[in-house]
Amino acid sequence: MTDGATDGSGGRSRRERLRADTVEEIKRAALSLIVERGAANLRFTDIARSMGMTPPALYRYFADRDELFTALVADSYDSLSDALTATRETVPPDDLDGRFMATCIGYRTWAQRNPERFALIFGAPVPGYAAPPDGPTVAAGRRAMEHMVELVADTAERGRLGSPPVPDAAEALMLAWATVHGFVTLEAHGHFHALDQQARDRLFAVQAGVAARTAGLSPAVDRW
Amino acid sequence: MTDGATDGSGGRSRRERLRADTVEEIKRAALSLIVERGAANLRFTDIARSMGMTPPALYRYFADRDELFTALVADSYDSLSDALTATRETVPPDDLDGRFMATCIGYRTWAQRNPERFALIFGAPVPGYAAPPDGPTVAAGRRAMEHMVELVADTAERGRLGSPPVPDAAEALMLAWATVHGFVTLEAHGHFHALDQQARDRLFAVQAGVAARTAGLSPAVDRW
DNA sequence: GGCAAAGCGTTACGCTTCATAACGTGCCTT
DNA sequence: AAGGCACGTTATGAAGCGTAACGCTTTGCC
Repeated sequence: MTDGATDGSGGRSRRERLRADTVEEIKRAALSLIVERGAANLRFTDIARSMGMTPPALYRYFADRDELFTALVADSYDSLSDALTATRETVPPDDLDGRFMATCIGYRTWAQRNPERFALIFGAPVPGYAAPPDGPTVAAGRRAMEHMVELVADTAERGRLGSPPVPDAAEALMLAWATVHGFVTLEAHGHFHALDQQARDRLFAVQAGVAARTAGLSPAVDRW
Repeated sequence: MTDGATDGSGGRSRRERLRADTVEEIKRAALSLIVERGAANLRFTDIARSMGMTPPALYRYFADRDELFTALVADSYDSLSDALTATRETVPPDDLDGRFMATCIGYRTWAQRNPERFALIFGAPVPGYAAPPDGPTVAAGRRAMEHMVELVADTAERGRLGSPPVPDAAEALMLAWATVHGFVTLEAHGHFHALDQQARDRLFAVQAGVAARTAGLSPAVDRW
């Protein structure tokens, strides 16, 4: 056997496990620094120092700064994806309106709890970084968006769609997404600072309702 | 007179004019480089070189890199402001629906024609920069947003508001803005790349109509 | 016209960061 | 027990931001 100790731990050798752990630790450290001092002030050097290593060691795990950023973006998409799944599952499958609204709220809540990840995905002050057009971020992004698609597919399948403003369900969904995303983005970037939290919550429920109707649903907004 | 040649040119001395011209040239050069290579890859050094100067010379005009960025952001807001004004004025004052829709379209068109400025304002890949909370960008941003406010004020004044989803006209306007902005942002950041230009145009008209109804208007969407 | 002052741009320098090169060290296989 | 490989270190290079010190030009005053 050339592969070392292929024991009972998922077919990965001890080396591979240690390596994977280090990769995770690096990403955690990076994200933590981003939270602390902003993605703008993230220095490759500091990541290493914050975990008791010297800067060049990181190059064993990431080819350069951009590759690390790409990994962070992809992870952020996954995090969003998980959050949306979790939120959706809190509502029974037959309550379509409820699932839609819950997803909208989950989207916003995730953005509020993970501002740095939200910023990484949707382009806020990030250093000299541009996502590679063919990189893993694209796949991860597509995966995250499939939640929305499934949501509407579910709805369409059951013939419960009302009269969305456009005939194509996928297009209607994009508009609904844009409606929710606009609110979340502006809020995350501080453009709603004139309103207090309660007012924003109230307005968001209204906005989510607008999105729902755009998607062809007709939720009872006052439930939210 | 201590002020030198205060001739007929607006009360500014020749020195002051030359200085202002240089400032403008620097900003133009910076923006041009941003368009070429992306805001991420903007180097202070390159700005100077691109206009035949040496890097330290720029410090006569801007204290540091951030101050230049702040100026660019403020200018971007002004540019947006001007564009919105111009667009709105193409529709007669008594056509409120028309003015609203024109403003929405103007917002999107400006974003499409000035992607780098849009990115500067709404947070896309910009180097290690965070806008100062008390800087000129805030004032410029407020100015730009007053267009929207005026628009709704106009409408409310004439008692033409329908039944917006929230009682406060200003709040309804924010939601309308979020609706339009969500579409524009996602489109600008390439999240609608699956759709061709024509499909996007069609969808945007629908989205602007949604926004209008949110603001309490009831436009004939098929006009757009 | 001559002179002092201020503005402007240059070269020279220091500091920080990203990234590479060359070198040691410990684990893991055989 | 020995060799290979992954890992981490120190040493070094290159590039960018920002400061300091210097010289030229313009400007305003006699």
